Amino acid sequence: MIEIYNTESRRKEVFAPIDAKRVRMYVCGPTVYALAHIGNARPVIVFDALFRLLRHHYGRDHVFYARNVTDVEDKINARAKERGITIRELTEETLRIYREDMLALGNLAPSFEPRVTETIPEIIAMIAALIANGHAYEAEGHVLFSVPSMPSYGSFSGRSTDELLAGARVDVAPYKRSPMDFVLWKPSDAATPGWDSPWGRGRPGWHIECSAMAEKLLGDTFDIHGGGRDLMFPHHENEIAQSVCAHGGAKLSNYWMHNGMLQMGGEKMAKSVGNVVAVRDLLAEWPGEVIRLQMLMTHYRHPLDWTEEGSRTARTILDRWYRAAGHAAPANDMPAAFIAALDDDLNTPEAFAVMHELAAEALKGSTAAASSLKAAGNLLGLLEKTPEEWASWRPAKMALSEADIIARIDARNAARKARNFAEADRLRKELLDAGIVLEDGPAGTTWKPA
RNA sequence: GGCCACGUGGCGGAGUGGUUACGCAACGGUCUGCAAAACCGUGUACCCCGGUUCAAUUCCGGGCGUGGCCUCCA
Repeated sequence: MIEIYNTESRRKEVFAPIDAKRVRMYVCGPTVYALAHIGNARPVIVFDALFRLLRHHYGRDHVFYARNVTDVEDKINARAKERGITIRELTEETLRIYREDMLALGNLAPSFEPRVTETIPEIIAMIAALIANGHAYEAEGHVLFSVPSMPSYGSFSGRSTDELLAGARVDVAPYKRSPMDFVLWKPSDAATPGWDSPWGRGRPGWHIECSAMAEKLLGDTFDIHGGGRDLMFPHHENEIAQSVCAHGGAKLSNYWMHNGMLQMGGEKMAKSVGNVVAVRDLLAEWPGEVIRLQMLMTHYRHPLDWTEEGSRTARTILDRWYRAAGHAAPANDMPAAFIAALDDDLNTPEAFAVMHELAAEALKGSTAAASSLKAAGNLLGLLEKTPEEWASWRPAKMALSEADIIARIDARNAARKARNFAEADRLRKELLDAGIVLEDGPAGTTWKPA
């Protein structure tokens, strides 16, 4: 039995899918105009872990996970112009890198990766439906959602419409009936991507794409909707408004989950703050699995300050787990305590405590524990390599070439054989200064990045 | 300013109305030419002030601090 903290009710609730044969989850995906930063990766990793847990419980053919790709957006247009490439070139390149990066972090591909450019007819149909039932109106080539037409607007993110009116800090477009109204469709000039619509050539506003893609793939009401906390308002509030009003009041999602913000030096990591670290850059310095474990070592709802020390800790843990798991085949049965931890609102830190216990038993010789450890890790997308593959990971930049290192190791071993330990230690030190740690084992000397 | 989270040992990080979380780091020991790994052992904690209670880190109130949102944001 899974319990999920539902942001909407602000309580932990027992998870009961609408249809256990078709469990459905939607997560807000990337706008493809720039490299994904590590903060962008948090929801991907967190909800991938949930996806895997759901598949464990309901069967892999019974869980459907949609994560959209927003490939129509004004920032994309601006960036493409800046770089002197076409919008298509920019979105294709960015999406390709995004997929590579997310794969390197151990994420499964979602069941569906809908793109806005492939969902335009559904978006137009949804907007038309909103106009038809009085929740939207056309004004000067724009179509706007009429916030006052939905009395419950604001209840999801916990704000009153009075407060929103008072706090309105943007210039209110003259064609808006209410300052809170938001854009569903906006006109495009000849240089901007656009599609023909009943309201002229234009493009969708920010929020409608998620409503339309979710409807298309998962139906009017589905089980879980996820995303970053910062999306609660306005994005999710508006998504709810659009979908609920287009669907005659049907609920959009039964459970809402929001991951906490990733921080860097105590501040939210965001492009607007300028403190972003690209996933791509981190992957040059650390195995993707290290980043994945580091991400999951903190409960998904809490803020997470991204530090190098955290990466080091995660790597040390994985070194130990890989040693402990060895070549064991994953057990068929999952450790109960491990699953129980994950079932409790995806309590990954507690699940890792169980893995630590298993690792200790495995290192004392329990092959059953090794198998359980492997199975548990695999469930979360960890420990999927062989120990050899794990040990052979190399950072993109090293002070010494592989050949230089080998030459020094050979020289050191010759010195050791001659019992010239002063020289052997000098070579060890020299390599350590270059960021290389040597380990003398029964099978010879191996090395790894410090 | 409004709304909402959070505040645990050197660091990371769960959890609980009364009993060791766990990990990393540190220290001592076994082992090792050295180092690493492994194993054994050691230490340090629940922001402040009230309240409820036999008992609060855990519940309630206030304060302080940090973070998020308030139409760019994962």
